[in-house]
Amino acid sequence: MSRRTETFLPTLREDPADSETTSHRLLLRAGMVRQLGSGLWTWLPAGYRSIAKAEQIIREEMVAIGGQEMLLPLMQPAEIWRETGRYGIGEMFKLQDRRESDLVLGMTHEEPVTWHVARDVRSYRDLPLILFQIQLKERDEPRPRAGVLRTREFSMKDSYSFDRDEGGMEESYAKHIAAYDRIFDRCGLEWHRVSSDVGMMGGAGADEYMAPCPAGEDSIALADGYAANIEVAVSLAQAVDLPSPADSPTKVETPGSTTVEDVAGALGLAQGALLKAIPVMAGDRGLVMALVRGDHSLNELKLSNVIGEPVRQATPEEIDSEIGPTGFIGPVGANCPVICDLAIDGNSYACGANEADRHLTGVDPTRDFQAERADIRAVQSGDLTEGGSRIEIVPAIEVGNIFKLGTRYSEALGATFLDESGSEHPIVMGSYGIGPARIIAASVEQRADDKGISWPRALSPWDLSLVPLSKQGEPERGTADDLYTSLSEAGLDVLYDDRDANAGEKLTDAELIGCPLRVVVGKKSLAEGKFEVQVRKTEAEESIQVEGATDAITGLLDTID
RNA sequence: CGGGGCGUGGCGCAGUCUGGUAGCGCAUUCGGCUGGGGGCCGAAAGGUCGUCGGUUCAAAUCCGACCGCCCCGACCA
Repeated sequence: MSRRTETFLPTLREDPADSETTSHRLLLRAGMVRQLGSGLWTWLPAGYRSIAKAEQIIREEMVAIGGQEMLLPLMQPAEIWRETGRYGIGEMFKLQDRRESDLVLGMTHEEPVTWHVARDVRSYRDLPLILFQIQLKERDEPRPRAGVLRTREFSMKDSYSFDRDEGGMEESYAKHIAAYDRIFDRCGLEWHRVSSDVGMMGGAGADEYMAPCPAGEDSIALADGYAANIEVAVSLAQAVDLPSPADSPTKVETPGSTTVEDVAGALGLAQGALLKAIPVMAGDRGLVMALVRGDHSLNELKLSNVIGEPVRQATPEEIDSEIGPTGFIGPVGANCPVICDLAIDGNSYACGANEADRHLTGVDPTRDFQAERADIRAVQSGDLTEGGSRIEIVPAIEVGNIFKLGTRYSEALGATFLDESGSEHPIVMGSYGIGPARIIAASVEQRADDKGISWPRALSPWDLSLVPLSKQGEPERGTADDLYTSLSEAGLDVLYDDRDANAGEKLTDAELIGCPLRVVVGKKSLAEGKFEVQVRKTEAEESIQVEGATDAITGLLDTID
């Protein structure tokens, strides 16, 4: 039951400054959220209704796979984070109490939940377990952005599975996949489950749930039967014409040609017939040269996974002093380890000669230099999957993720159990997250039009907007009042715009807020004994008889979304 | 962390270059008209111009420091 005159729903007529993405702009304008500080967002009543609906769907599906809801502290002793070696994470908020004890604000809850399991689970009889909570997370993001998409504080459903062995963990993982598939379907999102990098969580495997939309921070590679985060995506490289092999490399003059495009043009070669050398600094290993085909680009994450350490691009000074003049470097005779991409599978390439204004042609990677071979290139739109499907790369929001953690946390925190024979084993864990705010933002991004938000019924703050065009005291208003009462008694959530405002203001506001259905009570149609109904998503309008209107509206709502 | 931008009534902006009594639109309050896509008339309220310091007879405006916010990149369990 919501009368607009009694509801804190501050809609904005104009776009706020500083709102770049669709969801940021519309959630603000529709009176759903307000910003308190950088990366700190308040959910106003309307927005909180939507968040609560997403959380309830999540809750139901988690319970359906045997999850048990609980609530862990947001503030945690630093000690358990030291034990797992994660106290040093830069995104973690740290503080001290008045006795100068170190505390952290939880950015996730593996440590405390595992700590409890370590103390209270002893036997294989206590396993398996799936524990979950819907709790705030705090992260000192280097750069909060895009409204509620990347914030420093946000609600997350996080669940943790505890099993006696890998097989059990795989079962828990499969249960989460089933639950997550249902959750995102019920939320009306377009989504893909993609394989992903394991990141800082460590562990044996990970999948992400990605909702494609222009504001997405991640990129995913999509093809028939294939979906992967760009970070780990693999593809078949497009074929390239190479010149005839040579007995040995030939040095050629390439004055001023420092880019792949210049060199290919100067030598009359396809860009793919060049070797692109990308020097990186890799922690303890120092300078390493990554080598990809000239028409490809390096995937730094793949490279750092191969090297086993984070990498950064080498500076021109480092390149000049260690290898050769920037723009003319190559693997032949280079004074550093070389990692060569798998797509470099021919025997006659051109590359930098490590001398100013000179390149080499006829270079055979298996003959002319030593290299470790690995998949380090970035997948490109137009590449083919192994099955032959064309890959497209699209931006997407990560709305959920699931990790096979293994025993990293259970071993660090002593979470073990005794099996039937009395021998002790570490518990095998999984960790699973969903961000309700990102579900809301993704839904807005995927479904909004130029008039505003368009909610699926599952997430809409109200089932419908009821808009009387008459003002208070006029006879038509009484009819609208009756309809409001009747719809509410039928169990529908109705936003009743009982303000004495102009028709235009009320109608555009209803479209901005975006409930799936808008019912207008106006003099003209009422004279014919009818109400006017508009489906927000399709903008299809129809008239319904005043008589039996509540049933008709209930029925119509059940047919959309 | 590197680069760029912005901070002036609730919101969106002008004014800053060239120092001289702080403005516009919308919103708000009151009175009236209007009543199917943000309408009209009249009256009113509301601003230490982000903060601190400096220059000056005089600072929103010039100088310095700091704070906050946004965007691009880096980063992002």
